[in-house]
Amino acid sequence: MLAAPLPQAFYAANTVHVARALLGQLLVRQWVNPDGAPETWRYRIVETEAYTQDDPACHAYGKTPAFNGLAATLFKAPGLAYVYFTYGMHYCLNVITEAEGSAGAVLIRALEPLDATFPQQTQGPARLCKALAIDKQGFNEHPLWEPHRALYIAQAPGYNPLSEAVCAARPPLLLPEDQIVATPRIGISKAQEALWRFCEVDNRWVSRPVGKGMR
DNA sequence: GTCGCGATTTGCT
DNA sequence: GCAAATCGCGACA
Repeated sequence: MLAAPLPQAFYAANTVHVARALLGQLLVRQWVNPDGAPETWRYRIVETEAYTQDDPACHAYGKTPAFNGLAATLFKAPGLAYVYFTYGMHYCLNVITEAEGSAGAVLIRALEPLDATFPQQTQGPARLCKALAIDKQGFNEHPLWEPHRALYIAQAPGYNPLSEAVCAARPPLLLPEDQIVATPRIGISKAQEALWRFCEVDNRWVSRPVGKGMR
């Protein structure tokens, strides 16, 4: 049975809030294995970071919707994937947030495997992309709200379907507040003061220990 | 056309 | 703890 996707409107809200509301939701990867059989892997999202348009660390900082480059994706429709390549060898997966025309994204930093029966490296934004075979060519601007796709984000069990109006205003958190911890973001040289990295408390799949957030 | 750097990971000291 | 690996993008000439 496939879980229902989160509606596109879920992502149209405030970026920092969406980063928190995504904790505990499911990332679903579907593909056909080398034997020709379809496989579905589900993962819980356990660590995210928020990037907003007025944030110097955001790729869209200082850009406008008219910008015609890679970061232009950040201004597009909420719920699209933004996959970028960095350090000459790594991909990172983001979800576009805010209304179309406004830039913002949530970086997916760590996943807890629910189905895989083999060891998986899903701690860290680059490792999870490698584990799920996510690259820029295949998944940049891929819609993450459509079910039965190679990659989409689904509601966790117990997270009820929401009206568009409720979502766009402020989608409810899935995890209780006391299960979410905020820390400084990792690996950035600007805007370090923002506590915009969010982790599930005591989850062993978090990319690095909470409280030692800075590099 | 050229140059510098990065939302990381890994391995070595 | 520190530096190498490695390359696309964007800034500048």
